[in-house]
Amino acid sequence: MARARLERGDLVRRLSEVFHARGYAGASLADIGTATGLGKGSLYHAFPGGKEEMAAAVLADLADRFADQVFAPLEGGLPPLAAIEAMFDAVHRHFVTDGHICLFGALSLTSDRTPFRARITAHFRRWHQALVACLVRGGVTRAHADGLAGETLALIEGGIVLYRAFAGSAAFEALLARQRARLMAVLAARDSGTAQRTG
Amino acid sequence: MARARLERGDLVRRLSEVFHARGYAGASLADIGTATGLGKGSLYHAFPGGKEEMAAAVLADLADRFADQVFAPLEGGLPPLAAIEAMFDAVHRHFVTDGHICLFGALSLTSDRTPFRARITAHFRRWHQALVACLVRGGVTRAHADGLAGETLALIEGGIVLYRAFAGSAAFEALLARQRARLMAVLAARDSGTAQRTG
DNA sequence: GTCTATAGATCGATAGAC
DNA sequence: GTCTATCGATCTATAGAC
Repeated sequence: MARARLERGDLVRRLSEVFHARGYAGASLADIGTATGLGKGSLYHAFPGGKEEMAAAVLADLADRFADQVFAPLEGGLPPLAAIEAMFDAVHRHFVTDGHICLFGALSLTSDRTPFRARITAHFRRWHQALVACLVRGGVTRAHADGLAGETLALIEGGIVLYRAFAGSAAFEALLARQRARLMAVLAARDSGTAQRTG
Repeated sequence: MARARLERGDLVRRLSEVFHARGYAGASLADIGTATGLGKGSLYHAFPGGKEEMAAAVLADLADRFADQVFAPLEGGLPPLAAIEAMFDAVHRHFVTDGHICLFGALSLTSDRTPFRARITAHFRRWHQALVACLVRGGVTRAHADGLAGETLALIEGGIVLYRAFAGSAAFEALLARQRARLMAVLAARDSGTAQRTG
């Protein structure tokens, strides 16, 4: 029982890079074969459902990563302030250090009738709800938290658009730092009983 | 000399909708033919360069619209405060009322080696610079204006991602209103000599 | 589990009648 | 300026040898 030359995780990572670079429709099996070093036979052995199953595996992997590193802390694993910091650390690590992109965001903009629509909606909804819940735990009113959470998600997703448009992470990193400080300030203000001023 | 059944402008609009719904790679000439009601012969008569020229026409149309409705006011046609309001009005009209999407943003996320990379970069760079210049004219420091402009662009682009992910414009419109108020407040503060507090 | 060969459909693009 | 017919290439997916 020889070991696969490519671990499943590495394989999914390669797939992620291809779908990122070419888009779902633009990524051909020939492209995928080149990027993974596998022939079509091997690819279909690993993913009998073909390209759609490959993309689904990438999204599932992405969802797992977010569940562990982002949602879990926000949803109760950590005090609000620490959870927010963990979220921004994870986002920075994921998109800048590891060089990933947000395949959910990319698929959201393109492809009206993608088979992944439900997953996309669920991803952002869960992220939004987790962030709102965390801020509310930190003493922010629900309405205010709702606005801040939407703003934070939009800044991150839009930041990735600019990241790629400008071919550099400087603007994206500045946006992350800026929003991180803003949320910290809101939580600190609530903590010390000061009236909220932001938003 | 019979009139074309579809004006060039209407044709480009239809093309825009197809590329929006399917993405560039995902939009086949069969899709485009269905959406426009034209056969391939007619399409190639109008766009000898094929699909790439069709997409280029959509981007050119989009660029023209932005030049008129967004960049011109920001770049000097109006007082800063009025220009910012004009920008948000145009953005709301374009993305909500007219139901367009930001094809620049969609193409930016997907397709690494798209032939449109330079246009995409130029679009966002010009928008960013125009907004910075406008804020500086309003008395904001360049560093502060730079941050605010990046934040504004990211919120708009990310807002469109959420707009589509959530299948509703409510969150997007809230983001627009929120950022509009923030920029207004910054300009008003500069106007009255108050120290800036946002960002 | 990997490969090659290939099926069957669809792709972008062209030619030529009207 | 629109259509139909069709080309060659490429696509996803399968079959079967090793």
